[in-house]
Amino acid sequence: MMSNDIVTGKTIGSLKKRADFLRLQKGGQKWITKSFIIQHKERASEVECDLDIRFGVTITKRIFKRAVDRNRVKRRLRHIASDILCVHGVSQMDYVLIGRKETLTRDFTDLQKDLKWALKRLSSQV
RNA sequence: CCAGUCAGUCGGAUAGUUGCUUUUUUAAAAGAGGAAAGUCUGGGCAUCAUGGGAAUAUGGCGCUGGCUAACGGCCAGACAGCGUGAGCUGAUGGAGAGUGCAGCAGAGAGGAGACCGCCAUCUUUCGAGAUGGUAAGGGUGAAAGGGUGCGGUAAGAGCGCACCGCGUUUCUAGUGAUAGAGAUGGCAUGGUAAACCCCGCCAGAUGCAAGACCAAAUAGGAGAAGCACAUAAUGUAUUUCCACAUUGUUUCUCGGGUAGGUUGCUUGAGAGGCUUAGUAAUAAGUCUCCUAGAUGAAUAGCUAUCGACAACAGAACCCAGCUUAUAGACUGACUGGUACU
Repeated sequence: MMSNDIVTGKTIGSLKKRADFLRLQKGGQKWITKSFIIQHKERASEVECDLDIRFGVTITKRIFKRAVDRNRVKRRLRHIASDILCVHGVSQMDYVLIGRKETLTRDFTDLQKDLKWALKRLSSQV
């Protein structure tokens, strides 16, 4: 269980169930950047969870054929998510990041910028 | 110095900082590979099936000896082929059990055959023809029923002899594959088994999403207790009444096993050093060490220096191998060539 309450006080954790991912895929709002695709939705009220924010990472085998690439993309997305979501994320929200081809090659600072911008656009939509 | 062969090692390093997983002493320690890959073999482990044995079918393996838990693996050797050489390559049992296959060419393709030839006799229009013998030479073909030489003959021929090859057999060396030597036969026995097949050996099926445990929910089930005011049915031999049981309903318990959770899950045919045995693979003894265990899934981001554009590539139950991918760096032994001493 990941935690980073030194910086913000918000707790952050990962999505565990396949059902959660499907729920976001169906009803969640989506924003596409060059680096990745982000989906978010408010958590269902009946779910009992201590965490403020939850997120997951999806990497398809179709885009990244080799296991080395898949792992690398997963790590990069997970890293920026834990850095930025706990500052800029909204409480009681679930997020899903989906990897694209550019995620592997793009600069790390650009990835961070993209995520911040995407979060801003999503919150303005709500 | 150049070219090459074999064996082995490594697979970016150091420091800082932010963060992740596991363990426990809550602060430390440990944290992807030589192939983690392909899932191709052999095992462990688990469940299911199975009285024991043999045969058949199907599939696999196939020179000899050794090693190993086992193998289709490894080591050593034999034989054959390739290379100037160090060395490399080889599914390498059986074609005297049987069946099959071989286009075209060619006279003839497996107990064969005579197109051009060669020789003898006869005929002759002197061009040649007929009959017979023969297989040295030519021609065809991937392959022509042993090879070379001498004798022999009308011409020839294993027809005879010598050497080589082949078959049979004896002796010697070796655990053996096999090798060497002698005797003898006198050419008969061509290729293909990665064609069917024969012989010998091996194999029950499914894979950790195996399996085990805890356990909301739901379907159907078992037991106990309560309720039955009223109504109906069946049973307790028969009729009436009463009572009881079942069918009803409620609650609880058992059982069940879904979602979910825990476990299997990493101390093992383990790694390293030394000694002994062995050419070696390996074995025995002894000392030291504990070295990922996640489960939407941990190894990353940034900075600096060196290096350099640095490959192939990411554990998912575990071992022993095989196969495939791999930039580059290094070590040792050896071979061939060139130059110098």
